[in-house]
Amino acid sequence: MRFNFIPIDFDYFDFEGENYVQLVGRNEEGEKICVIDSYESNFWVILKENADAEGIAAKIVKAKIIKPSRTTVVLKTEIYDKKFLGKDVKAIKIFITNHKDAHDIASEIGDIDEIWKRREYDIPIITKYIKEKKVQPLMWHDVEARELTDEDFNGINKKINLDKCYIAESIFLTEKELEFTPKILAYDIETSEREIGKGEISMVSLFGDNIRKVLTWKECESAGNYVEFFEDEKTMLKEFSKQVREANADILTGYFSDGFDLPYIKSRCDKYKMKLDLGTNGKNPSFNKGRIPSGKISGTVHVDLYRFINSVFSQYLQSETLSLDEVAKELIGETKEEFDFSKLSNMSDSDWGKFMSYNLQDSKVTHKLALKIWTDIFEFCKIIKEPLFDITRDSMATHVENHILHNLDRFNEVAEKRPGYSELQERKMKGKFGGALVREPKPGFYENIVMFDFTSMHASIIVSFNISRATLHEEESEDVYESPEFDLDNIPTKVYFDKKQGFFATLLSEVVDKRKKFKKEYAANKNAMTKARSNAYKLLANATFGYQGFFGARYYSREAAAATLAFVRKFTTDTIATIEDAGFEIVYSDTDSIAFLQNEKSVDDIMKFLKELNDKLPGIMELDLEDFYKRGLFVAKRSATKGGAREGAKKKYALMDSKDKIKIRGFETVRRDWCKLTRRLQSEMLEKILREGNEKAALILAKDVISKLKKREIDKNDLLIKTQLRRPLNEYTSQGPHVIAAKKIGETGIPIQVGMVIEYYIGEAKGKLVRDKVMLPNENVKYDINYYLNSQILPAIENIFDVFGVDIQGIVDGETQKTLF
DNA sequence: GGAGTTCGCATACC
DNA sequence: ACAGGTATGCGAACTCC
Repeated sequence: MRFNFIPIDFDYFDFEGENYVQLVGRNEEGEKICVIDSYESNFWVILKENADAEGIAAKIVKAKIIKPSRTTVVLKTEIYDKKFLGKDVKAIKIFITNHKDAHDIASEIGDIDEIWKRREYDIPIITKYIKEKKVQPLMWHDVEARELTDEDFNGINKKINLDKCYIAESIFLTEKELEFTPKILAYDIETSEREIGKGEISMVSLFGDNIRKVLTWKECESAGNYVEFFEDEKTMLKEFSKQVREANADILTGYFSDGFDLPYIKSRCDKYKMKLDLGTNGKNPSFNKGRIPSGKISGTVHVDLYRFINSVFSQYLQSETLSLDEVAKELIGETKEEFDFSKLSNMSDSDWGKFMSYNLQDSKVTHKLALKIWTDIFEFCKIIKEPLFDITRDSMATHVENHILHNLDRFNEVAEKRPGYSELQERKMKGKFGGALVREPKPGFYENIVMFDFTSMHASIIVSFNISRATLHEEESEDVYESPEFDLDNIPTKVYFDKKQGFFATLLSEVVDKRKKFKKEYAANKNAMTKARSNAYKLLANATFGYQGFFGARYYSREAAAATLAFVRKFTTDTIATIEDAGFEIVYSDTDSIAFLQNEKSVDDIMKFLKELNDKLPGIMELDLEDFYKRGLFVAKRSATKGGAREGAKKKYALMDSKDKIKIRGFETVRRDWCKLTRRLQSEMLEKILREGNEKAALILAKDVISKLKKREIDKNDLLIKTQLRRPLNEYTSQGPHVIAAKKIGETGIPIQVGMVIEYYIGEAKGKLVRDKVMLPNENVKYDINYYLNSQILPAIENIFDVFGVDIQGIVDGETQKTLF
């Protein structure tokens, strides 16, 4: 029979030693179905020049791996003309019975002398399947298939908990435009202890299209009507599994659920020796290891929203932390409910009622958040062509790499391998290479600043000069682009790249083009889809430069990355020189942006000048107008002095644009590790200065805050300092205040985890060091006035007043004198 | 043991 | 291990006499 099908979940199984891919998705009627497809595992050997391909193939066919569970053999070989890193090669495609043994078979044939390289045995089977069969996640396909019988695959039909299972005869992308909206179910648990393995689960909430409920085994008179009660934790968890299965969702989502909710539930089920049966295969979820384990459920894609937001989406966000509360506030304008967790050890009936409501709200917020960023996840899936499960967990480097892998066939390319252990060590040993330039600003208050910037500078350079590992040459010739000279390990170096475009630059140029196209489309027709598409291509383009310098990359090239940066320096430096030659004074420049004074020149003059600059740029490089800024403030560095004079601070400025919008970079205002009092005062001061054009109003603000601080009128919440723990406590060599604060928190019984944001304030206490005065928010100790004055407020405002010749320290000292007398 | 310097660390910019 | 380099500035840790 023939039907339309959209694959959502990808998995595979072995039958009689061979691999089959199992797709779960929806048909056009909206039914969740399973389609099994065969896959012939294969990998490549690339031959040395003039090798006897037939002879080698004859040897390869004999390779065999015998294991207790299975025997893997070579089924057949095929000889092809292929490309490897852009060069023509003779290659043999080796088909084997089981992909799990691809690596072992590759090792076994490793001693055949005429084999140059073995490749693609290290690509996961699902990626290989998608790449070769062109079956794309979350795209509609036209499927020719027959229904599974109970005889097929030893009766797998009965083991799959779905009404309709098929075995595919053919699967092709369909031209038909069909809609797809996933069924999303969100869940969240509440527990008595935060640590997995300790404590119990008191309740679990579910929120979806037709479901909003809390399951619990705690008694509660004041609970809302959405609560269902069970006799114990075990029964509750059993019912949770049942309801998840019956909800028949495409996606089960939580927030940090890979790291908390799912493993916690699993650990409780283990304790009761009970299966956690959430999916279609009647088995426990699988947790593949990694830094954070990933919980995979068969037939329903488990999505931990936090992970996608952390690796991909966070760049769009302003939130200082990626807590559900903050992210939800920013993206959907909804917050979590408040709940006082210190009550957990002693809960009244109404506390339980509130806790249940809190629990439900978490799932509701998670569900809304999932709907909100679904478009972005969906677009990423379609562009990268990896399954939803992986798209929501992979790093940007992996996304860039997968995007390349899934497009290599267009170039007849055999994929490069992942670096092995020793190669990784070698790459890591290599030092850094020179980066971009940042120009030192002259501290001051400026009017009418023009800012130019290069659009996607690194990407446009890579495309314009065809920069990649495969197109790199050490020597000059007629057919190459020449890099500017740059230092590599203290050696002046020049490298060259083929003029004939390679696959890396071709793919990146397509990404850049699509970004431009969808940016325009978004401008003309603002909706979530056009925005998500434009953003996804932008992220992909921006991450591509970093990919070439990333030591874990298949297409790593330190020379390519270093050369890209040499071009970046050259074009920015040259452009600055041209702007200066035209008589403008440069105010500032960082990497790909240049700010200069407009002076008496008109907007038209500037735009004409910009066009002239653009006419001289090569390839797809482009200089853009960032904005005309009405006013701008640049300050001096606090510490270092150069020959007595104060140095201008880089990466620290405040601007007001043509629409009177304020843009603050680098100042304490935007740093989360400074207390609110300081940040608020500084941002209000900058705002006054930029809007009113002088420092007088700012001085009034500062004096007021200092006076309140001295009179102890400041709320303790405004004095809390937040610092993230970036490593386990025992790995710190330096015992800074936040480390001490974390240890104090640990003593209260709360488990300390990497990534936690530690909050503390500085109070009056004996001791010389700041860490001796670290207090937790709930401690009842007076705040240290001197600390907040001398180490928070003054450092943050001094350099601003310096620009206007106001000696704030002197004024503060003067006021102190006055109050003394 | 105090002053000056370096180092470790977190966070920001692009 | 899970994109790169450049930069500020705190507070602890170290060096020196």
